[in-house]
Amino acid sequence: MIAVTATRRDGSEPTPTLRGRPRSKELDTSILAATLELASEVGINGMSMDDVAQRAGVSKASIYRRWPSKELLVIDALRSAMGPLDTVDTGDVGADLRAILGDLVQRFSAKERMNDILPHLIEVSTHDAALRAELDAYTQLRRVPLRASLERGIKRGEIEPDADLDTMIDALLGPIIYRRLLTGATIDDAFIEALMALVVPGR
Amino acid sequence: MIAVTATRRDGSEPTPTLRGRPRSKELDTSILAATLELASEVGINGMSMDDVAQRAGVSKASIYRRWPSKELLVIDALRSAMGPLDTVDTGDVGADLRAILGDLVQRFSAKERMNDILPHLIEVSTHDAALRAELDAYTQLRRVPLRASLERGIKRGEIEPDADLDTMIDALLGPIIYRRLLTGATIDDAFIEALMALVVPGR
DNA sequence: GGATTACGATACTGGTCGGTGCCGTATCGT
DNA sequence: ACGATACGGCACCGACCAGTATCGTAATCC
Repeated sequence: MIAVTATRRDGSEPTPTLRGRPRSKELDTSILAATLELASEVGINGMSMDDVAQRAGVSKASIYRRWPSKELLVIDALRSAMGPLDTVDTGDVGADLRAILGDLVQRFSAKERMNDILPHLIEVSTHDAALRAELDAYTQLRRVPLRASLERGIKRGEIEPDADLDTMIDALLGPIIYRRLLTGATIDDAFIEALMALVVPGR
Repeated sequence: MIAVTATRRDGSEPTPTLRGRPRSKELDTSILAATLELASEVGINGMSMDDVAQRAGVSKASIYRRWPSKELLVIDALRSAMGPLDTVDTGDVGADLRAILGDLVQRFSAKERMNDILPHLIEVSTHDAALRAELDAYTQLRRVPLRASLERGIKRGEIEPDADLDTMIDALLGPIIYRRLLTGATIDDAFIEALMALVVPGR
């Protein structure tokens, strides 16, 4: 959370203000939710702060009371949508990958927001370092469980010890992202199976 | 070319105006070139028509004399950058793919404009049908030579006749686009070799 | 009750941008 | 020479937008 908080001269955390009317926690969540919705619908640049305020049922002042700029609001919204993924460890590489990639397929069909924001985030990242960092975080978030499963597979002897894990992950995630962003072709379990047959044959 | 030309009531092509000063062909090319440059540098939305005029060394009026809107100018500029690719037919699938993908790698390192525009084009395509069509054209343009080579490979018995060519192409281009747009990892010949080892083992 | 802060509503500022209009000048065909 | 069109330069319009300011009201603590 990057919400606005006063900072004392000595750098100590100020005791969160006790006097006066407290900030509504519901507004926090509704503002973040509205930001994610609009960002997925019309893009980060395409949405105005007035739009966000209206969608959240909130006045613009209430937004700027919490975040100093649109960019920082978007960053917080993205982070709120990037929860850590469930760790998967079935004891079998094939089952792991099927579970991880199958979950990704589910998220595509479920119209998960982060997925719809991706094309907009990629674009903004080309000229905004802070948002580029968020995109990198998301990218790594998706890679970590795959890498963990493949490393366990090496330990168990299911994967050759000198396998290039990065390339294997690229070969699994790359075609999925490619279909999502470029071709628009359907991404289903059959496609996942076809990819696995290429990358981890026999599993 | 979508340049502005009057259309007669009966729909016949008007004889290109003979009277008066003729339009400079150099301005056409410099405007298109400036559009591509700026689109790759600051994005399609990030560039203003004043920017294009200045970069092209041209007045804004000269742009609007040729194109009725920014969108149509961008479309023409994209088409001017999407020349047909050289057809590759070495008689061997492995050599074909290496040539085609190697050329793609060259274009990446050569800072080819179309490549730098890609993230911006993907974003705009989410809310602009006309530009979406241009992106689709580019996507197919990249797939065609790969498909042709693989089909020849089937005829020669180098590829199994029931191979899923679309998925194979996805598996080759997907990881490349993925690295370009998401991870930022280097895309070199070694990476191409690794992908080919997965998709067309032994070739 | 009084001080303090949050809230909605609204207006406003300053800047940007797509697109138009006008001017004086340049370049063509006749 | 003359009519017609292109050209650069520039001012301009209308819309949009991030961010600020103000005001009356509501909620909380002391």
